[in-house]
Amino acid sequence: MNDVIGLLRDHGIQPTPQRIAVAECVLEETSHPTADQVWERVQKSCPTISRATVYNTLNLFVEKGLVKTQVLREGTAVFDPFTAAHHHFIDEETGQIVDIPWDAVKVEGSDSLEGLDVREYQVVMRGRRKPG
Amino acid sequence: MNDVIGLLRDHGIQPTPQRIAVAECVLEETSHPTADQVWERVQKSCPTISRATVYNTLNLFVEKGLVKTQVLREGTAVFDPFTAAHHHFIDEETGQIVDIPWDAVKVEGSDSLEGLDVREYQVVMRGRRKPG
DNA sequence: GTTCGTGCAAACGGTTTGCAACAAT
DNA sequence: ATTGTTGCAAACCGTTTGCACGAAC
Repeated sequence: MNDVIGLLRDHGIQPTPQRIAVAECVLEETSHPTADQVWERVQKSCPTISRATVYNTLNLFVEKGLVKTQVLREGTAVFDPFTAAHHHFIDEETGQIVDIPWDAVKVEGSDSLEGLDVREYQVVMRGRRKPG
Repeated sequence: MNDVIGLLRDHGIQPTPQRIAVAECVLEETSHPTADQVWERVQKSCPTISRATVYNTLNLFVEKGLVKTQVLREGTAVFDPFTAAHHHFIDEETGQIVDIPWDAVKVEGSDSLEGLDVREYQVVMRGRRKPG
């Protein structure tokens, strides 16, 4: 899409075909892919792309504020295009990550912790998705 | 200490010298070491211990419920002897992890999320430690 | 003598880096 | 010509695994 190109430009990123392909993949709101998953998906539309380019591109996106990394799984980081503050739910069985809107959960007391200046926080929940 | 040996036995773990050394290190409440940091520290009292033994021992401790792993840093897991539910604060500058007592922060709404059965949760806070 | 624990080295998976080729301006 | 981008392969780091040695019951 053209708005992907515009979005890259807005963040000071030169829109090359590889970067557009990575952006299109990682900007799907719901997916929370790992870098390797992005590589697998992007290969379909851009078969010559290398792992290094995917990793470097994702790091560039993080640097430029286009996406955020979330440390939610062991061993690997996931990328999240939803850069506004929100919470996360992790399915213990499948590892699937679900975004939880900021207002769905209320947190009190984080601003009155002795000796700590809390600048951001999130609630990390674990459990199971209910069938249905 | 003798109570370390007893604690290992209570968890069904045979107390060998290596395991006692690892336990003494990882049971220091405040430190949240990575596996490699445990290895470095344990070497001082037990110079012949191998990385593999440290890693295997820590995994055994997790399996037996003596410690928990926390996925808070990128690239590596940390071990936490404080197995009861609690929250975490991460210093953005130093990466230092601070335990926050369960009651210091109140969370509301996690039990009424549509389609999700939340079995555990924690608040992950990031910011700076205040000087003084 | 069988079981369990250890140490070494090699393998592993995810990520990064060095470098040469290649656009694009 | 200079600057920035890509692809490859090798390096890298944290972790796991295979296997042979050694200790304990």
